[in-house]
Amino acid sequence: MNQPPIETKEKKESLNFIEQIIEEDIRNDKNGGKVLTRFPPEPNGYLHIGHAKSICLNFGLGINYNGSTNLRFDDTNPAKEDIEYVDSIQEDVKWLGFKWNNEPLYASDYFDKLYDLAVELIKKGKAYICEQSPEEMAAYKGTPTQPGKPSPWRDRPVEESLDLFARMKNGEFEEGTKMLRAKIDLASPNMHMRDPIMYRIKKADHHRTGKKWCIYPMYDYAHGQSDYFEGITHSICTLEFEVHRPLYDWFLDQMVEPGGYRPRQIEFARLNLSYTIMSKRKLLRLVQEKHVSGWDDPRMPTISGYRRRGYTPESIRNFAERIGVAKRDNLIDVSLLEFSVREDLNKKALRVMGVLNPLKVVITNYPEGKSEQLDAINNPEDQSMGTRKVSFAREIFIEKDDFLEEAPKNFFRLSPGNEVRLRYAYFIKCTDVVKDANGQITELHCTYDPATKGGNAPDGRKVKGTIHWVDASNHVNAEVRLYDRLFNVEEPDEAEEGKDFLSHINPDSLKVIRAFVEKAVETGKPGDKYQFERMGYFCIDKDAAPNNVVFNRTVTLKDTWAKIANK
RNA sequence: UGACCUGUGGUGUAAUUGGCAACACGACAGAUUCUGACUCUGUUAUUCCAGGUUCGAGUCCUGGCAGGUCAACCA
Repeated sequence: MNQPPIETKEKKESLNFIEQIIEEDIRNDKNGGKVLTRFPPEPNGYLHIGHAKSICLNFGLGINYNGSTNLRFDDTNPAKEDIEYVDSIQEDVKWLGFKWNNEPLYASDYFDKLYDLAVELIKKGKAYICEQSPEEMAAYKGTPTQPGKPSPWRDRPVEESLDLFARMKNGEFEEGTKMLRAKIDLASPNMHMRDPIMYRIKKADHHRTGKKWCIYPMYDYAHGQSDYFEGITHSICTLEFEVHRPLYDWFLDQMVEPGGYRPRQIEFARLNLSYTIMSKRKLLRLVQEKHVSGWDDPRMPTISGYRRRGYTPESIRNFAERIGVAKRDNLIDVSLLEFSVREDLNKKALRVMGVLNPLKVVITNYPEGKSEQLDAINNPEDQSMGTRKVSFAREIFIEKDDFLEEAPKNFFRLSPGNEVRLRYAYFIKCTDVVKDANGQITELHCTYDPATKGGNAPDGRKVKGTIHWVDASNHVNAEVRLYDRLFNVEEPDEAEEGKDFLSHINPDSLKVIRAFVEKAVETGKPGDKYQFERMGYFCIDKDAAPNNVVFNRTVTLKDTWAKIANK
């Protein structure tokens, strides 16, 4: 319906299994050929990249099949849920570029309907009030290989259940003393069919309904019926709900008329990303135990974390498109995500020069006191982004790694006697290496060729290397936060006996440095994205202050030299 | 030892539904380059196993094997 235009890759020729199902449903005119999906987060944490996959899937289907998508908060457990999460989830979905139908919906909007429906089920003898303790119930439920036994309350009179259910609602009983159970099949090989709980007593304030309720519906009951109330056609969830599907269908069977409208649950494999964790519970621990600065710490796999890190919505959408959708367990290499950001930022980010690890260079034959404004291209991938001026003078800084006193033959950068180009400036040659008492290089003396202004030699001679630099007395001194992966193993969840995922935290995942960046960034605002040429993509963090620019490194550039040097 | 699901290059996803196993990422080699980036070219490597049906099987059948999920008053 009111979907915004989405930039994605060209229409692909092959369909994933969900699209195949949907196209077949449309061909069969199921549900009138309509497509209505939903994204149903529980507001008990921030959304992560795994949710992004689901969001792109659900909203993408809505868009591609001329349908639409509801945002529905699955808020049936007031003990864990919070308004902070409701807000962050909406912000994240919007940021990704998707628009849901009308206002956000809430399972709690249906509490009355759900209650009435439960009463009907009791009247039909399909549900009963059970008074077993959690331990008793577990014991009676059996195991996957052994059938369960009926609860002593299973065949209590309908009137009694009705009365008890009403009194539960009125708050007459304590938590854990009574529950409403569906009467299905204690012998089912599927544990979820062994008289699952529909309602439990919970005397907690709900973020929307306040103190109105002290009984709350369970997921299996609330979710499918909410789908039904909303007219959802395809209810897409992750694989672990596959065994819940018979129950989803059972509840539906109690209310739909044969041949009429009916939603359908389809399961796909959740995203697993190498070197990261995706469990909300564990992410919450990282936040609570302060291993990270918050849900939006740029090292977090949360959508807000990636946003702060400098990822773009397009890059995440393209990533979601690339990883595809299927039913087998997967472990996606983070390098694919990184490829997706680089690809997008390459087209969009303003180029700028920034020196992260400075080494002073004095150009001895350049006039003292002189300075020039040289032309630099803002983005070679997009000429429309124009040019800017960069300040040049006798003293500059270059990257420490760009000089080697004893250089191997395949080292194209600065070394004694080897001429290199200062990007957009001049060719220089190193004449002297100045060292301190410890033998550490403190500065370089170079000469420049005035004829090579702008970066080209009139005599046509070539240099192999081009390095970046900044004017020593005319630059921005910025804080730069260098991020690395949060965990140092591919699957942090796979911890050995007695340890947990925290034992795999990378102690060097954040390094804060001061760097010298050309003046052009001075006017940047939080969220602005740059490529520090030859170094990586950086964006201005929200912590930036007028006199203190703060950058987050989004991702490094691909570094072929580092690979060669390591050999 | 139950039920359900899943097995295709290093990773992920395809294969016109029984007809030459392809695309992306990675890796490797080269070209290009005022970013050792980007771009371009090339190379590498794949149908879990064993039978069967068929002119022909990744696809169908049988039997194995491997992995995942399920026994919260969580979602």
